[in-house]
Amino acid sequence: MSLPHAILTALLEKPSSGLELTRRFDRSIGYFWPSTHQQIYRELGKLEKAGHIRVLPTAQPARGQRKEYEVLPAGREALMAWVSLAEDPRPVRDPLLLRMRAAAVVGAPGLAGELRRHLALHRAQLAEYLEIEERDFPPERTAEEDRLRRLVLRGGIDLETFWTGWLTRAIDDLDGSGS
Amino acid sequence: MSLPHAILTALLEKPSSGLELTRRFDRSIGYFWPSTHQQIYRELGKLEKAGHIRVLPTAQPARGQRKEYEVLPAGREALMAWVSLAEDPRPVRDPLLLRMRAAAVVGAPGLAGELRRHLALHRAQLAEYLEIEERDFPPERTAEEDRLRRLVLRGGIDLETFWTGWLTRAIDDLDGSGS
DNA sequence: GAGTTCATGTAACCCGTTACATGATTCA
DNA sequence: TGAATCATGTAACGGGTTACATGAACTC
Repeated sequence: MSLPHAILTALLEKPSSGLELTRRFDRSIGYFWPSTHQQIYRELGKLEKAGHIRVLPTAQPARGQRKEYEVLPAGREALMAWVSLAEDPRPVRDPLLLRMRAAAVVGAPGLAGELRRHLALHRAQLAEYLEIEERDFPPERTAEEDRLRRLVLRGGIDLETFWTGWLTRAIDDLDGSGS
Repeated sequence: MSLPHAILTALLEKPSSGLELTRRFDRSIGYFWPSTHQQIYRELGKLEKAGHIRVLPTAQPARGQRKEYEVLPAGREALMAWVSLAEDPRPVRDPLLLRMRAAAVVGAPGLAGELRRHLALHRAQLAEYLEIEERDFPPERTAEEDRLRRLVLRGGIDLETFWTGWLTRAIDDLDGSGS
């Protein structure tokens, strides 16, 4: 039930077409709720049928023709209701931890290399987040209304910091002994 | 493609029936790859058909009758192959971060309360992990072969530590100002 | 007018979730 | 014998993934 609300949020920030939404996802909301254009089109259809969004009248609807959507009052209300729900954190599902556990049983040739590869990926993601922070949230003055957005970004930064820290220690630990 | 390998790992550690597997998942592998009995039965069926596991001949197969499975050589090989694959980390998908982002747009009544609720849940999970660490990996001597298992648990501990830290700071930040 | 890019879709599959069904065993 | 519990399933649904289809606009 998260994707439609992610889309409503993005459309409230700025009315957009499907493809435009897809691209905006890739560089903001998609960092913690990724989505493809197929899924977004599917969901836009559902949201329109539910009366939560509508096509801006300026653009004529035709195949291959740009369609810009905006949020209707009902959509905004649905989003507000969702925000104030109590919803438990999703269970963790991480294949790397699973593979380490399997390696404990059947052996681990090349596992340290894989950990190093993941470390590089997480470092790159961390660097990307830090760049965004520097660009969008300079220390001197951050608008009151951006407080929540900055906290979300901080979540991403802290999460990648956890990964780089844990992976570094894991690699050291594996190198420090056999295997 | 992770669940079948999680099952193979668990069955290599100890041959089990479907329900027994489900219970063992709940207190070990399920911490980072949860699963229900329905999914596990479905997957056991596929694994058997693929020739990766088999029913132990001692138990006769009948509805409502216990069926114990063990891993065949082909299953072990499939697991080893999977462990040494290069597989990128899964994209993050977190509804709480999404809801904070939405709250930045439509307002956040009660969001701080929800953050406190999540903080309590993550603290409880962290405490559970620390208990397991104390029980299964006492500092004096940890067997060489348990190094990987301890690293996996450390991953869980560090992850929950990240959440509790971030949530604590987020709550402070929200309390320290309006909203 | 042919190829490339922009843009909107369709279809099929897999896996996780939820609800329900049914047979065997134990025990009050 | 009836209820509770153990154990193995079936069925339906929804969302995420992948592959493919098709129309419109621009560009050489």
